[in-house]
Amino acid sequence: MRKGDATRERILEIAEASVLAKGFGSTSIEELIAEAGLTKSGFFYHFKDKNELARGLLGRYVQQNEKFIEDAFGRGEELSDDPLQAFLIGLTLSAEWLAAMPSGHPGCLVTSMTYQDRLFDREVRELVAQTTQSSIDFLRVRLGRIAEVYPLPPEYDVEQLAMMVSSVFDGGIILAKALANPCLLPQQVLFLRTHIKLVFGSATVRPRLKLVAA
Amino acid sequence: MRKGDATRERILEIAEASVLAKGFGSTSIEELIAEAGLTKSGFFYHFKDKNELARGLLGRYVQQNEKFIEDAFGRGEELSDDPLQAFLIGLTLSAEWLAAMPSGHPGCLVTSMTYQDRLFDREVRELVAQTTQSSIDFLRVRLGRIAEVYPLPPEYDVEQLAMMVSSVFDGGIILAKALANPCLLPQQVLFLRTHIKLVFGSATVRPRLKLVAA
DNA sequence: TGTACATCAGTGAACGCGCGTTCACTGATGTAC
DNA sequence: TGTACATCAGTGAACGCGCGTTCACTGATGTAC
Repeated sequence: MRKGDATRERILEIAEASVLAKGFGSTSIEELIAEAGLTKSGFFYHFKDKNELARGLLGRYVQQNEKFIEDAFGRGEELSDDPLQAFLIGLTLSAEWLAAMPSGHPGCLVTSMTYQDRLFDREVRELVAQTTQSSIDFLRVRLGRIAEVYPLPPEYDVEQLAMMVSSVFDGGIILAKALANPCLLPQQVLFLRTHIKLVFGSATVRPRLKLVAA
Repeated sequence: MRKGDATRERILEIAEASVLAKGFGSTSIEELIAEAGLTKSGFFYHFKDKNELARGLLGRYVQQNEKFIEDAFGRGEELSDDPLQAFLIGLTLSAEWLAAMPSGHPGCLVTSMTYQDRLFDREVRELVAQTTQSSIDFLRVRLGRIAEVYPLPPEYDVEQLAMMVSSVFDGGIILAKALANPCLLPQQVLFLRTHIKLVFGSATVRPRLKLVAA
């Protein structure tokens, strides 16, 4: 690791907190450097302009978020071969880890950026869209595997269900922030867990055997 | 209606669109008056400072939103005495009206403000919290009435369910915005409808008779 | 090991612009008597 | 109906500050020979 990487990381960390509290437009470079303890030209050495800060922020957030999700759901898949059980374990772990965050989940940068997209250039906007799509894809794949074993009720759609799961995370973060009650997010995730169990448990009574398509 | 009220309304309308696209902090008064066609002092005649614009924006949004929700779910209650049917009709109407919006739902101002709360004074922040709480209360009451007739599965909680419904709306708006596909929101609302039917239909087979507590 | 050069990680000063806010003023409309 | 006054819905000019960005420069570290 280069020496400057630590500075860059410090800037990104400070910037993320500010963006989630005030929005990207109201996060001033002046304020960031004051907190990070360097000069303005020091900042511009690391980021050629403000849009590059946005790219850096998003990249960092996506990486951390992917790690979180893969840790939780990957662990679930380690612990159970049954895709439903694996997914439920993933949700439980997510809820536990979210509950363990001292002041709650800090906020979703993708949501924040979605609500300020006119501030960014096309590259950043496309990155926001890709990130959103890839979370849904991740969930769709898992839910699809479950649906092969535990058939869904007929009017259900795996893609819509994936979006609903994603919405409960994003919506839970908003609720917890708006009502200043960090518990609400993990509670919602656990509630979602109950829900998923119900959805896949309602079509037939106990479909424990894998159904193989003819 | 006073003459100035039309101007005030025009300012608020322009400001809302800008806030939802760029955030409150990056919405400049200069830009609003350019579009509204009046001078800066004209703006300050209507709003004594920028935080009063925020209050005005939120007040207007809350009013419109309440009207939307009460129109949809109130109509549901007119059309059916059964609280579940009434709620399902409310969801269907919501989905239809959302689908009819030419460029989709413009965005939730409460979400936007939640993600920029350090920009506002305490009064505005409390208004944001109250608004969020009152949507949940609205849903909790309706879902509670349903739960008296169609018992919920034992591990379900009406309050958590109300929050989940609220999350699906907020999350659906984000998804539609992020993926630039306005259809996603009404689809999610209809999917939620399917879901609610499943939840209240799973405890017993056909509980058509009202259960009266001993 | 010494020297030459390149890259890294910044500093310091200056820039022009747009921002929110204030203030003194004004013409049109409404109200009292 | 006329006059006096008050309120409404703004205008125009000025303010100081902070913003993002640029540019020429620099001392420390790394690399080649």
